[in-house]
Amino acid sequence: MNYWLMKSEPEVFGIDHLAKRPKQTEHWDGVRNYQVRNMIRDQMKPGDQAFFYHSSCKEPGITGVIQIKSDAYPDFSALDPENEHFDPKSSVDKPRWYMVDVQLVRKFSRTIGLTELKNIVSLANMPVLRRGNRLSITPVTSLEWKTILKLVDHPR
DNA sequence: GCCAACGTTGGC
DNA sequence: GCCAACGTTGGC
Repeated sequence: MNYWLMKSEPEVFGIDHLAKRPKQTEHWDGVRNYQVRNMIRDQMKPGDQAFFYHSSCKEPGITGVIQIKSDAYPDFSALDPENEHFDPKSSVDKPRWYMVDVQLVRKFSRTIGLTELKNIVSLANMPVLRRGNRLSITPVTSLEWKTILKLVDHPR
């Protein structure tokens, strides 16, 4: 079982949106980066867990935990000309982009802010903390996972 | 709104 | 296959 960090803009789709979906489950569409697609398609498995990270907002940071609920399947938003993530190079026969279903596990009592994360030495290798990181999904080690969960239980 | 970082595109 | 130009992400 793997751990991940998944970024989303809360104005577009935040953890509170997910909380209101039926079964608190939604498909994670719109990934249009090959590295991220490959991780989704080849490495993500049902039962994996991920941090839900809010980006491009007032308080960027980790807001909760979600769980992967499906294997990867073709991202149908790429096939819809009306969709802002439409990709004419994708097709039903040769889907270029993939997605998974995710379900909310828990929303944290507070957001663990980017600044706070940056201050923790043992998290320094997390891609999300590096400037210029462009991947909307990145792997998290089990050590990083534990370290971050402790921050929720023991706020500073 | 600025700008660093990096992915993508397209001419050659 | 190179690489300049351009586009996007995302923190600040």
